[in-house]
Amino acid sequence: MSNFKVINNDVQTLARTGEFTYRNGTIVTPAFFPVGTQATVKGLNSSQIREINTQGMLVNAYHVSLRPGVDIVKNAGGLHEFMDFNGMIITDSGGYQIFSLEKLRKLNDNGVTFQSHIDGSYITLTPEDVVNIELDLDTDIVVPLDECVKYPVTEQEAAKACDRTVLWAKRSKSEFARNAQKGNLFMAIVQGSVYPNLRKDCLSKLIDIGVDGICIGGLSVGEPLDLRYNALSVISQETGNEYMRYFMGCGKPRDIIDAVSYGVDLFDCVMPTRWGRTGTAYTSKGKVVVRNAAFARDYTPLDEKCDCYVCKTYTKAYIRHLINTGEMLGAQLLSYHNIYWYNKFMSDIREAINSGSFKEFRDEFIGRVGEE
RNA sequence: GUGGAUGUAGCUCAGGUUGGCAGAGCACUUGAUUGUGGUUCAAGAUGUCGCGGGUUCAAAUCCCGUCAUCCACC
Repeated sequence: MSNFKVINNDVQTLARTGEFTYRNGTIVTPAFFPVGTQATVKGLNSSQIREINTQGMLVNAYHVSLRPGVDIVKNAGGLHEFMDFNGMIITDSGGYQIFSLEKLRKLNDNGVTFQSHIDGSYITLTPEDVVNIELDLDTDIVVPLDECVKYPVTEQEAAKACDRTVLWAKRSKSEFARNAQKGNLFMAIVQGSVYPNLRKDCLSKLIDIGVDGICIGGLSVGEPLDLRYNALSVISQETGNEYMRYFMGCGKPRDIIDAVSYGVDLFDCVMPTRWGRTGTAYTSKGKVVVRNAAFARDYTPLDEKCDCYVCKTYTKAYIRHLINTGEMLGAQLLSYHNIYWYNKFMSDIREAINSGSFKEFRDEFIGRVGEE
């Protein structure tokens, strides 16, 4: 029995709406999850996250295990209790840090050794360790350690990373099967860079292990878009209706809407909060770099078409002032607006798919906002 | 009043002896950022070198005068 159910398939593209059921509820897809690396969506408190209809978020097990430490979260009653968030929590394993902290880690088949960016100490993590950390954090979705490779990478190297990712997924699943007791789910990560045959092969091996959904890793790392969409097409074809497809790390609105049309159900990305912190709003007209001098005397909202608290309350001139003076409220307001905007965007996408007008919606959107 | 120091980009200051395209950091402007190190990176704009005169092919730099600010002593 699968926990994913397709509601509507788009006729002209691979887009689809669906429902994913987990122990505490159901999320409707396509959906976007903001990133809360250190058990917080930077700049937003839990009641704000709730009021803008955030269905879930991604927390990073590696970062949280460094600080505050697994025992502290466990003793608090798990991540949901600790941070007061009752939506779906997916924990990332540290696989991305194998890519992003390339200079601070060493790899072998047994696991990964990171040099802590906090105090320089060495931490070795096996796939089993990571699963147990995630279970101690009491995440809803356990994601196994994987090897995320950079782009470009040779097919040979990508194949090696695939093999290791599959090996680790197997070991992780065994550990998960032994220790998961609270209805947590397990999703594996497909690798294979831009090589369709590797993607296909990796995917079938992961499905054989037994998974509750498929995470798509190793994309959004600088690859050309046609190669990205080739890979997504293969993955969508191979997973069919049974598995939710989660494109990790993808998150510019234009990238999201394109990936939805290639069959992706779930996204996470730092973009809305990072843009928020660095002075950029995303709006119905695309990116608005509020930090720019052009907005110094602009007394209109970030987005005339947005109903969020920030747009109903504040002007660009004020928010620019906050950003330019380094006031924390500026980052908070922009992050709030951006996540609100993303949630509304996903809701509009679902509505378009359900009403059979997704392609028109997508084309209109792209025409309106351009490349970003 | 006497002696000394200082004056160069919005700010803090290099450069000055030994004359040779006007500099740095910060700030500012514009980009980038995709399973987050609140960062980081990249590019850019900015000048009456206090003012006036002199020497010189050439002066922020050397000489004379002058103004302003600061310090010390009266």
